[in-house]
Amino acid sequence: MNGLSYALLAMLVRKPCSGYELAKMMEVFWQAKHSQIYPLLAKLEDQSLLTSENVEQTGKPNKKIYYITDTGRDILKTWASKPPALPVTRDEFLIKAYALSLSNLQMAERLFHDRIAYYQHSSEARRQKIAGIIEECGGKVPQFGELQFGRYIVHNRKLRMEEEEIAWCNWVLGLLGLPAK
Amino acid sequence: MNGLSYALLAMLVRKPCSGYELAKMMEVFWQAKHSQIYPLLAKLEDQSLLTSENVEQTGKPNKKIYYITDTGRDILKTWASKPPALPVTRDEFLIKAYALSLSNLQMAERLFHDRIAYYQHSSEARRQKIAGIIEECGGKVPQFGELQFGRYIVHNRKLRMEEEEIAWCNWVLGLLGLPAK
DNA sequence: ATTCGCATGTAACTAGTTACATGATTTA
DNA sequence: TAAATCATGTAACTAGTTACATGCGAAT
Repeated sequence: MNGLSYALLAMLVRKPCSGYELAKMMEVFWQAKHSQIYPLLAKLEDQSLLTSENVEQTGKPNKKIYYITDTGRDILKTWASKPPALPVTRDEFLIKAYALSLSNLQMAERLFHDRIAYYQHSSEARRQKIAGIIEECGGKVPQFGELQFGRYIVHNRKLRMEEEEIAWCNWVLGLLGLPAK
Repeated sequence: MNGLSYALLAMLVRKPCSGYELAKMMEVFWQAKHSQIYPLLAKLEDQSLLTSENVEQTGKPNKKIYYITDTGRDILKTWASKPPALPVTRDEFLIKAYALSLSNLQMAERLFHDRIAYYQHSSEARRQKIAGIIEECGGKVPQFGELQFGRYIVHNRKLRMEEEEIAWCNWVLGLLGLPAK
């Protein structure tokens, strides 16, 4: 049982999903490739923390829907009550920013402009995702205890961080004597 | 040559360091254990991207100071001009936040209070670090082109993110009907 | 024509963590 | 007297990435 195992369990509490769906939904707080997810799901099913159902589709490949079991929910609940490990971040952009003394203005400008463009796109998509969650909850913000609450607050956090990243990039552009984007 | 290799080169551009120092300084943008750093430094030295000098000390263990070579600087510069890979974050806290529907109010309160306390400590330390960088630069903010510039902006980013994390936690406490910290 | 989305899996590899190993000095 | 700081290294393991493998339907 590693971090990814618990991340999968946590997402399956909200709703049963295929491995493919899980891989996409994980992006908010834990990045994992399908090659890591599929074998792990099988292992969690072996341990009876999940069950699965094959769903046949027409025009699309068949899929396997995973369901969390009561044991899975118990294991997750116990783990969730313990203090979390420190977060890990690895961001090549920050190494490049740290090494900026080796660059010229053009390189620096491109580095920060690209970063801003990326986070402008992702924050825009995030705002729509959050609007979608509220819509799913009948136009009301999900409350503590509701299944969507965790997802709602985690996407809001990510949005704040994306917006703060853009603000910081613009602050740096200012230090470089360049206009904000 | 992986991300960590470039992170080490980037830090050695600013000043020659021991592996021990590097491990501590990396924390801002790339977390790595000494067991990964020491063998990598040796490998980078083999490839002539670094050189080293043994420094004998009294009262403390001896240390090995690494210096970046011109080749190392070239390799880093070339890499820095290419678009960075997407950032990776893995944060157990966010899994626990996502799974909050399984928790009671007391558990949620503890989770968020602990998170706030942690980031209040680390942001306070960060403010002092930034003040220290400015002091090192004769009381002036480092300018683009100066060796300290990258370090200055990266610590400022981290501080912004730490403050935003606290703000978000307090926003969540509000949703839970609890007072901010 | 080619790429994208849907969908699942395995094999080979690289990156990262935990534990082992040592040892003096300082601080709580 | 227990823990933290300084300091470097290796061995065994776990986690994560890249590449291989397949294949239809829709959009560009």
